[in-house]
Amino acid sequence: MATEKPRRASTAPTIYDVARLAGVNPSTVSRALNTPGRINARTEEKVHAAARELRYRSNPMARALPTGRTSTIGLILSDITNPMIAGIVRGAATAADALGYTVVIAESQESPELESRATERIVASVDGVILAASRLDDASITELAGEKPLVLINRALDGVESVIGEVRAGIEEAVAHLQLLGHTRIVYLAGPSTSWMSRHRAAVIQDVASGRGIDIEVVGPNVPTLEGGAATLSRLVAMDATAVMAYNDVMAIGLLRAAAEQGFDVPSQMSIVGFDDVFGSDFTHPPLTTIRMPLLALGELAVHRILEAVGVETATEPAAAPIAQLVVRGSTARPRA
Amino acid sequence: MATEKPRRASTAPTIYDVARLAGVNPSTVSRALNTPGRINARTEEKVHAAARELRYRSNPMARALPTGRTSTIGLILSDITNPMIAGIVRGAATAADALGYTVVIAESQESPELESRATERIVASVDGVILAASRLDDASITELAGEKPLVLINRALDGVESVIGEVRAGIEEAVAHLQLLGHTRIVYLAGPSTSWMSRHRAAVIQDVASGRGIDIEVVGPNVPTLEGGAATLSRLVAMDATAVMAYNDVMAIGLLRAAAEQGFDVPSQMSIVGFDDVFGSDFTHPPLTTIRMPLLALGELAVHRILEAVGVETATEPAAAPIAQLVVRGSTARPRA
DNA sequence: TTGTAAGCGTTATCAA
DNA sequence: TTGATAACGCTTACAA
Repeated sequence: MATEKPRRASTAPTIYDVARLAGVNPSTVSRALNTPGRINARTEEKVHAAARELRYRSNPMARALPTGRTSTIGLILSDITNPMIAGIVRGAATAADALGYTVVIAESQESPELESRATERIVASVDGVILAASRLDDASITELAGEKPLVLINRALDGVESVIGEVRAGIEEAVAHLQLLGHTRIVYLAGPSTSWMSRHRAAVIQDVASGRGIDIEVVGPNVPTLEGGAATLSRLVAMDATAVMAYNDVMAIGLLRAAAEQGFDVPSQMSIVGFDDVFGSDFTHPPLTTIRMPLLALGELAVHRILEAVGVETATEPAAAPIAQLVVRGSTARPRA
Repeated sequence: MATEKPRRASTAPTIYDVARLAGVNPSTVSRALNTPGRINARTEEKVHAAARELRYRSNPMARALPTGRTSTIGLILSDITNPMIAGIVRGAATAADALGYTVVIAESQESPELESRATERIVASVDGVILAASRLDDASITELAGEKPLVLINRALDGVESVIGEVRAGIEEAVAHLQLLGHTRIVYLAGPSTSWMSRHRAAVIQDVASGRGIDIEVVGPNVPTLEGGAATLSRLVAMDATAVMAYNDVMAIGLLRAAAEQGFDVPSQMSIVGFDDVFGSDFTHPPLTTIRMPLLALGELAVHRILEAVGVETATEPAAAPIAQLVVRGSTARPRA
């Protein structure tokens, strides 16, 4: 009686075990499990019974090898600390889950090098990649897009699929709101120079404002954090800014708090508008007026795009382009006469 | 000349391509790439050159098959919307990245069923699982821990590895602080009944308080969200509560804001203490006094524990148990006479 | 409808 | 030190 030396890595049951128990060939097990209905009903039931009994679960790695599919999507984030990212992650994770997919994440902490390294490592083991607020340069992204289905969130790039929150409507509302209050010039607080979305918002604000005879000045680039926002205060005061639109809520909140600390009153001395409507933007003092972005929808849409590219039936296609919307709260008011 | 029909899923180069170019056997390529130094220096260089030229990258799925290792860790979260989770995710992702590992996430949105499903799907394709603030029952967790290395964050369970923020010191500071201000009773606002950490905090608060002759009353369980916190206000007012410690910052902030809306003054009419020191807890009005938890360290520690179990050299072991600390801000004051 | 067998890209064992 | 070759667990032509 020769003692088998099992080389099995783990002890988990395989289709061979199921096949033996069900009295069929392993390939039949595979078929029964993957193409239900296209097989004799009785054998199919036998196989399922055996699988249940052994608590069989297929090995995703082994399956990925012949199929070339991992049922996994990579999500690369620049800063997980930014609450706006939570919406995107939840949207993506939920949509992926509903379609039998799993989300792999990596964070670049705003560093292009880290982002490049993380993406490089992840790309080989996923069916597609979502870059949220990527800080990578265009060339790297284009190259990456050649290897795997790739979707950009909040960034446009020729020849690369992208999902972008439609900001124009929100910006129009915001500029109109500010103008109605009596402001005649607006300062845009830019984000990082590597942020496409920051430049995009600047451009749209510029465009909308010039159509209304309002002056736009830009301050930046800035680090898109509380500190980055706070650091601009002195500059803004020197410019005698009466209304500020910040690249995102986090910066806007940073500025708001710096102002309060310096005894500078918001909104009477300076109106502030943010972007995103993140967790926390409504409990600053005063609460922040902001342009709400439909973050969840962005995440969902991105995974749907990936799966379309992969050829997975996504059934319920989410609605059209998520559209921004102004949320007026307490940080905007008429300028001091 | 027979035309090959390549069944190759993708077009990526394999060790066969590298081997051919370098003029060696595929197994030599594998060795050159994985056990550097334990091979002839010249062949090693030849192989590396060929690999570089072809831009070869190993296929993680193929590698996982014989080794049984995926270089991947699963991180299951209950609610990604809670900013406290950002710290854990960043800590975990960073530590994993530094050790050549990748983090796979899934969110349960506070639902035990969803959590169970997500974990089930993920467990087969990772080397270990981290459950952050798990809402699973003990039995399920114990069973899971039998299959794969598993680490619990902020939850203790016999026979299962866990990483827990040491709250006692922080709670002692908080209770002392409240007592010093003149409070003689404290209401604890419990989290969900499925939250081990909520029960743990209740027990420690109870213990610390009784040692100091302070009365503790518990209100809950509650949903650990802004709404959940806000919903407790009327009850607290009815109880004539002067000092409240909430299960977490999110609930504390919800309560704080509800109080403000009802014209109820914090801290003069009611002192509030939170837990976690999340993003946003310092810009409420008044800013929240809270017990800060070292979230980043928790995430790091958890992945280190997993990797130890897997047998990976983690080199720099992170410091000992992360310890909580009171951060006094504006939401606590002496009770009204 | 089911069985047979080849192949996915690695690693690991055994010789050479 | 290197080359052959058999796994790893699964899918998928091709035959039966």
